Amino acid sequence: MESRIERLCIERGLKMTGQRRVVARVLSEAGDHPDVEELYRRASALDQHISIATVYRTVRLFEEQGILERRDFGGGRARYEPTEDGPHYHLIDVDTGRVIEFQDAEHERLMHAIAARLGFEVVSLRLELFGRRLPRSNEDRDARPARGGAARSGNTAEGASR
Amino acid sequence: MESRIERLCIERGLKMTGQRRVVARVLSEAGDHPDVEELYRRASALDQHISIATVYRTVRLFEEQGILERRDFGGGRARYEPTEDGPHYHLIDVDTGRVIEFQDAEHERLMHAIAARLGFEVVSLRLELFGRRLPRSNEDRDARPARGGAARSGNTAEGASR
DNA sequence: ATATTTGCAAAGCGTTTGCACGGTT
DNA sequence: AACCGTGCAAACGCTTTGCAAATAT
Repeated sequence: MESRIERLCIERGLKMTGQRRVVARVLSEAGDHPDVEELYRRASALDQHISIATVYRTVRLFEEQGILERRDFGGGRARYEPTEDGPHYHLIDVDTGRVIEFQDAEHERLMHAIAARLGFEVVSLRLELFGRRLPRSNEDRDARPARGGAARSGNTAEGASR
Repeated sequence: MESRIERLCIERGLKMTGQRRVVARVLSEAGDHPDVEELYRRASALDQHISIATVYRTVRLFEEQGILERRDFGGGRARYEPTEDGPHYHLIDVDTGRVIEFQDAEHERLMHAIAARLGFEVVSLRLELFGRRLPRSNEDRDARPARGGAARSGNTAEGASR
């Protein structure tokens, strides 16, 4: 069965080898932000005939095609996630390494305002919050995205950055 | 004559070798965000008796002492700047590689609000704006920090990140 | 059939480190 | 004098690459 990313590859006319199919599937099914080593591990579980060099090459190809986005959360290894619709940012739990995605309209606005007052237009930006879980108060018992933004969480393979 | 950073080293009781003195001076005089190779180049100009390994070690030591801050603007090399009073961020001109520093009180507030609504407190954060110079309009002829924040600019040694 | 992709191992890059020597306190 | 910092070169971790064999179109 065709994974979402495999479909994107075909649309773009990429040659679909067994290895690419497997990497595409692993990425399609990943809810987190795996690094190359982790992708290699997951891909190997589905198909022994993959070398880590191919994972590197595939990941680079997919990034050039706009299928994947490379993230650098510090710690020396690049991490990847399928390209999403709109811009979103990451909050990294410094204790667990868990990555929570969020977006915020006000932040978008503010970034453009700041750039504008310096005489620039925003080409791209990088925002990462490193935070520590707050003891939740009594009247804030439910997990729910509060007004003003949305959040989605996903686990990461490993701990926080250096 | 004692550089600002050399004074900080002495305050902290660091052993002041010739090499550290030179690196301290180079850093004190740097208005930009040099990487290790660039620091090594500038230090070597003042004193041949420096190896790049020592620059690496010194820069790490200074960072541990809170004298220096390591930045990662992408591109694989770490870059350094003397620790400043308050938090500030960077806008990188994608065409020239110039780095402009800025701060913004509203942004601080917003970051804490976003973290709070996700149930976190901010430990640290990373914000970088990549932008392109806007053609300046007629009625905006002077360079001046606009209301709401301050900016200071400094050149970098090299171009923008990948 | 032909151009691309793969695996392997070697190389590359920024950074760190073991060791013997040299300098600072 | 004791210790710590240094230079050199080797090692490191992640990533890329040259080459010959394998594969997709």
